[in-house]
Amino acid sequence: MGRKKLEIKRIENKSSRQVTFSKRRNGLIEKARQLSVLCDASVALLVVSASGKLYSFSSGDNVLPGDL
DNA sequence: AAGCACTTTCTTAAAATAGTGG
DNA sequence: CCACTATTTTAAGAAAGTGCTT
Repeated sequence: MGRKKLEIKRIENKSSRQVTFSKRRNGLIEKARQLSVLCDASVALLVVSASGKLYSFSSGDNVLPGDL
């Protein structure tokens, strides 16, 4: 989006890759939250960064693997 | 003070999506 | 269902900010 059309491939520039990671991760988590609220769905999301940090979202009601 | 690793803010064009009507 | 479009939202790019370490 934004200024110009972006190919979906690894961003070579280290700092812009990091910036994109921060922004897209937040967007993804927000979308997961919206889907869970709008559609009354259970949603869980795990993101692990290149440096190994874990970011996650999960909607309130826990669902066991067997229930999926 | 300077370097590093991330995050945020702003502008704005790209992309997603909610309507509408075949 | 699919196609079109008007509206809304996302995120690129650039820059600045935050917090931690040396």
